[in-house]
Amino acid sequence: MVRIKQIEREQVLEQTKTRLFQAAAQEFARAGYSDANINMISTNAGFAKGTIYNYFPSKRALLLALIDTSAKQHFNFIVDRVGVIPDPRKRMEMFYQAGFDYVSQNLAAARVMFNTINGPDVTLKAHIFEVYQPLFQFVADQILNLGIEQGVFEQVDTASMALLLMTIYLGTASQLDLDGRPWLDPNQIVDLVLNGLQKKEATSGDHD
Amino acid sequence: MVRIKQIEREQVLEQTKTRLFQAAAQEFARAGYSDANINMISTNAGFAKGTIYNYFPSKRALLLALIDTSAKQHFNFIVDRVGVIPDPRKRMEMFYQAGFDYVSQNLAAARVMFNTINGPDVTLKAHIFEVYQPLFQFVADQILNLGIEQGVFEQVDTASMALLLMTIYLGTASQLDLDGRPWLDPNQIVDLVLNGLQKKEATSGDHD
Amino acid sequence: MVRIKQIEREQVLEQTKTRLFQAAAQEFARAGYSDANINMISTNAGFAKGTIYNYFPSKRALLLALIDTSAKQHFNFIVDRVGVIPDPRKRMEMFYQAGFDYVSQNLAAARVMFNTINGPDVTLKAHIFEVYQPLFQFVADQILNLGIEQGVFEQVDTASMALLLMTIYLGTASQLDLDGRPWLDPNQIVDLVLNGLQKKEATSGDHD
Amino acid sequence: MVRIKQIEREQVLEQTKTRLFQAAAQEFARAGYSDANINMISTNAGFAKGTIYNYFPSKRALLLALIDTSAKQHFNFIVDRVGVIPDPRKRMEMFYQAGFDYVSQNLAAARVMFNTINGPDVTLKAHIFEVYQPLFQFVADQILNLGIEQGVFEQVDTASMALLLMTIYLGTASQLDLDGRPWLDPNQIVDLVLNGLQKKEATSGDHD
DNA sequence: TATGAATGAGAGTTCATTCAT
DNA sequence: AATGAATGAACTCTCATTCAT
Repeated sequence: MVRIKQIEREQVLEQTKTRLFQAAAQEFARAGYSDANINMISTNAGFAKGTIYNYFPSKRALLLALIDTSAKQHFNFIVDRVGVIPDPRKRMEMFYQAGFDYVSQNLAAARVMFNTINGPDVTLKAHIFEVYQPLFQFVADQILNLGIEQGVFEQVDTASMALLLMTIYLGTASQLDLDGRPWLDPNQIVDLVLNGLQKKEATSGDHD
Repeated sequence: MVRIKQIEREQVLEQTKTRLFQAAAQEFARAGYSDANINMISTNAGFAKGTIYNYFPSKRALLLALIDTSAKQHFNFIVDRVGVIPDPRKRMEMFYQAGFDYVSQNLAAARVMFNTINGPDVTLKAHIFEVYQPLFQFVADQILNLGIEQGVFEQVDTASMALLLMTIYLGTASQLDLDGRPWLDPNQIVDLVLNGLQKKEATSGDHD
Repeated sequence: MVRIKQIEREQVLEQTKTRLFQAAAQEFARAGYSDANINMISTNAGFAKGTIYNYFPSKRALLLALIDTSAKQHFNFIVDRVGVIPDPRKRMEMFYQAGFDYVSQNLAAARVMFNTINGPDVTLKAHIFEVYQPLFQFVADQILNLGIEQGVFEQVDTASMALLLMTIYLGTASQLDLDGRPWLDPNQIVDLVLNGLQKKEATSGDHD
Repeated sequence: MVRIKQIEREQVLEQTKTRLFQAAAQEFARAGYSDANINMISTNAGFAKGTIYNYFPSKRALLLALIDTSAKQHFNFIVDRVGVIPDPRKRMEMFYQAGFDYVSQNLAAARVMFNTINGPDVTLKAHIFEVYQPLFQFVADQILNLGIEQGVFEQVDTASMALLLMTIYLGTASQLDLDGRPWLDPNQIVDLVLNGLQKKEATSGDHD
């Protein structure tokens, strides 16, 4: 009985945190970190203004926790969809498609991430790169390297190419109109990228 | 005589504005719009905090003026270098190289632009796209279309492809380390993009 | 049976209050009344923040109860040691020695008292003087008056001199270094005071 | 002309600081450091709440500046009156009298000093002792040592005795009723102290 | 009796902007 | 045109207290 109550309480706490994260994502997305209003986050989450500090010691800690949580979801969302596909080219295609899907399904969280990664605070930016390391690795190993091994992608340095592909993803997926619809077509990006990576037969395609 | 004084006065005014823009770029780049400190801008520009309001009616107006000025310089910098080259593929190469060069030579202004375009304020974001229209047009007409006409680029929709290429430029060129050095190699981007755009001979390059 | 349980319960309650007083003394001594943290007191006493309100209706009530308890202990500590000595001069000596000993053995509680008596809250200050009345009386009657009756102290107004001697005690004993060691030597104080009170033989000791 | 305006402006600034110090002294005396209300200080000084931060970077900095200023005035007040007197015993008498006079003429500042020196913040306490060093030195050199050299005071360690006499001064002068009148008579203190310090003729004054 | 999540008034501090000089 | 003292709204964060469990 006591055990059950304990578990129930923890569940309620978890739910409360989730509500907080949602409200925080909305507010950080709306206004950016500096102009985000802690009071408004609390209120939108259904609390009094002080309550937020029972969960996070500061506005910044809240943002960091939100980023960490979002990054994990982002990673899982993409990997779950990409990982089940055998063909490396299709994997690449799915990487961008799933990525764009994640953004449209998690608009607020995605916007917070995009804002933060391009914002002026270098510490936050570094933090984001840290938590996105697994996704970098995944692109390098499970997409690029797979394709190179199978001879469908050119021999490229997987690390730097993964960085470029991720940057293209982040740069393109972050361009949204007011309703959160992307300006760019993921298929177009995929075309460009797959053409760019495609293994040339015997001919040399140098441009210099 | 009066005429000369008039001209002198205007020159001083211009110089003052330039100093203001430099200081503003530094500060906006350092801290972002919200956390930028008007007082610090004034001081770094070499005068008292109130003086700034003799030149711009508000912090926001200063930012907008800075963006407009920077965008023109950005445009000229790139077009001056790209426009003199005949070959479309070389033009594309120079577009990215000049773009990266502009960033490293105008770090603060470039950072302000990157921060703003990815920041939460949609009005500012829209403003940036407005002032960058000429560059969009230039990429579409003077690089892409030129290459298509000459048969070196695939038949693509120049408008949407220009948007994609610009987005890739903005996304990649904005990734800088603390010292302002880019993380990504423009040559690698150029390779990918030129491969991606390259006209396929007779074969079909479908991936579906 | 019921009786025994009743007694047990009261003992537990007493122990809990003692733990609370210790934690409260530490915290009030560390930070002063205003900055003392009720939550920290609860935690250090070994229970949750709300529990404290089952024992005391407010932070202030806790401080007052602590002061009352401490004052009684302070009084008993001194009187137990002074009362058994017959000679008035030795009594005076023991008063300061025991007083300093009490401070070093009850650092936290003593500090709370010193802070409060010198603090800005006049109500609290008045309360302290009230609870220290017995000690004032003791100094006046059982030390000063005894010495006057035995002809070893000058004829002085016992009430005002007791106030002065107590003030000197409070003023000197409250000066402690960070480790709680007194800066001043009680013997030096005793010397000064005993010399000062000493009955002059036949000569007149006027100073004007 | 410009020079004069410059001077005028500095005078106004000085006056403003003085007003601020007065208001701050009142408020710190009323409520102690922690409960002192910055807003109330500003208002009582005749400002809006933010203005105070044009003069001092924080509440604490304001307190420290106030203490420094007060300590200098306190020192000058006493030294001006004591220094002109030749006789060491009269000097001692004047030390306590002038000290008590200073308190009644500068109630708020004195209260702030007393509260702070006995308050829980050890850093502040240390700061006070630092700024009161000159007065310690004065008592040791210009009162005690003078008396010893002239053979009117017992041979005592001037440093520790000065500390004791200062502590007695601070302890006794800080006991004021609500209207700021001292509870203790400085003459009584002087009597005790002078008797205590008086050189014994040929007899031995041991008490052990 | 014990718990600790929730409350919300209130604190110190910041800073874009104003305006008399 | 230049100054910088003054303004005050708005912000983040603290914490004594309450109360449902």
